[in-house]
Amino acid sequence: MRNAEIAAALDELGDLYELDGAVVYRVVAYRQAAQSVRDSPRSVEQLVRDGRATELPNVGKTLQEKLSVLLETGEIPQTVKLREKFPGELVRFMTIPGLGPKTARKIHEELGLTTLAELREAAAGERLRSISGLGPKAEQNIVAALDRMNDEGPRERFLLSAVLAIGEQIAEPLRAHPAAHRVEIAGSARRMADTCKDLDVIATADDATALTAAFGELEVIAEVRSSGEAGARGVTHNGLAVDFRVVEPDQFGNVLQHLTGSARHNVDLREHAVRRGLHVSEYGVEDDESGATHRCATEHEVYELLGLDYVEPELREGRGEIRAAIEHRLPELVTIDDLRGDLHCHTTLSDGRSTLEQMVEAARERGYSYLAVTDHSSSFGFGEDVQPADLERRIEEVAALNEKLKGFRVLAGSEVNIGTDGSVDYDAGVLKRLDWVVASVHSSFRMGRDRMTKRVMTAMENPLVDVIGHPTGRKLLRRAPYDLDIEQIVAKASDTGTMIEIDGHRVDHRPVIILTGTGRLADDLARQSPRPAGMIFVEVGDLVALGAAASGALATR
DNA sequence: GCCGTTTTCGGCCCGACTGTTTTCAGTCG
Repeated sequence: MRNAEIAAALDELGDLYELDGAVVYRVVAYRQAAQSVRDSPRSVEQLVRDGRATELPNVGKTLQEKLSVLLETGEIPQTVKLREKFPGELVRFMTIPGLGPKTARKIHEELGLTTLAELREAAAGERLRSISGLGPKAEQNIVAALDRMNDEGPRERFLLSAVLAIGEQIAEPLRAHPAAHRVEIAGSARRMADTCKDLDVIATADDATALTAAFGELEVIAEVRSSGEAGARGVTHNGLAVDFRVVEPDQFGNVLQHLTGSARHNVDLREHAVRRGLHVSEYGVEDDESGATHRCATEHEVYELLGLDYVEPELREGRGEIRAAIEHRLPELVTIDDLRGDLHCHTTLSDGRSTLEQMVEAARERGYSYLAVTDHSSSFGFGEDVQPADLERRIEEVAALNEKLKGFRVLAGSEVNIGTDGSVDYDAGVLKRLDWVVASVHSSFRMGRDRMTKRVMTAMENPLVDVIGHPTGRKLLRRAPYDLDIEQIVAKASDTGTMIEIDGHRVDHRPVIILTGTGRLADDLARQSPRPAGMIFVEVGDLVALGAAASGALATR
């Protein structure tokens, strides 16, 4: 069973327990355990079989046993039992905004409803108001929510790149406004989450009303849905909801911390605070002993008051970063300034939009010291294939260009296709003449986990392949990753010295993920042989993997 | 159901909003 399936089983049982009226802490425990499983870079099935699932955060003896039964029999007995008690779509009642477990259960017990269609009918027929606590308004909301769910499907999310671009179109003009002091993006966009459902912007100002009005008049804001003295909620032309708030300067740090989240991070942070006799809210940090509330102008003050190292927003996902902050072992994030070059780009030779010279010029402008040009190969298709003779010419162009360039190196490369049998689509003779070979899967995505894993591993065994391109094939919001065993791929990478690409364009992995200790890009890839030890790029979207990588566990595997 | 520089048992964030109530339970972020 894949981690995602095990996590789904835990989530389902958590939902059922919630309906059954279990104490919320038990329900929360199941959700946290599900998240831990989902986040784990290791095979949870294997951990369970080894009796070591308790090594995962929020998984204890009870869940180790339940998961063990799940793997043996395909079911958790409690789940089967509760499904009978709460049949049909009862669990889905709780997905309707405003409907929680208590109300859903009451509706089931008093009216015997089990499907969403029955629920809608009862609400439209004004039969829900017979239940105490429900009235006309609730009936209206339920009908509206169900109709919306039918029309629109699940809530739309937006790519981080789109949200950040919109964020700048909001923050920049507001920063220039005479009434503004600080304007910052908060929320999931500030955490660099790969997709966001809305955007939070907070500000300090001399005149909150004036700045709020200016927000409503921005070109990107299509409509203001609600507005007050110190903030407004608007929607952009492409449907992104934007919350804008103006706050007091001496609370800016508290509010920025609160709104940046994540929810899980804030819960962990506040639990840590309570253990120290402190209470954290968006308004300040209250001290039990003195009764005083400390207001913080900066986030650094918030974390310092709690005895924590400053946690970068990218790490605030509730994956163990509070503990790491206590123990002074938070990772150091790589920044744009750390990047020395780019090892995957396309030009007009295949499907790129710029010429070789333009790409090199752009790379130099960014302060890079190298660039590998890796156009598609001979079987790419779409009329953009690069036949061996074309590639030969490209190699000569690159050599000529390098003659002229000082302090910069262009690497002649290619992005070759990995065939279903793991072979690549240029002869060894051609590949040998290249400085840099990226091998990627571009076809037959649905061949299944075992065959796909074998296919990619076969390509990794090819000594002429330097790196596997976009190893999961995922396109955020557009295409699910193809099924392959990333753990085996990473282990293979260690054996063969093949690198694994971190693709910030299609985003196989979170873009902000590496830390010191895993080895950075070498200063000069021209001196790439022998490759520096530890220069393995691993899929690390979470602190568990980061921690392991920092201690060398992954780098030496 | 998890977990421990207060605890192996008894805790487990914080505040706002909504709709239904006559003072608050349930839900949400």
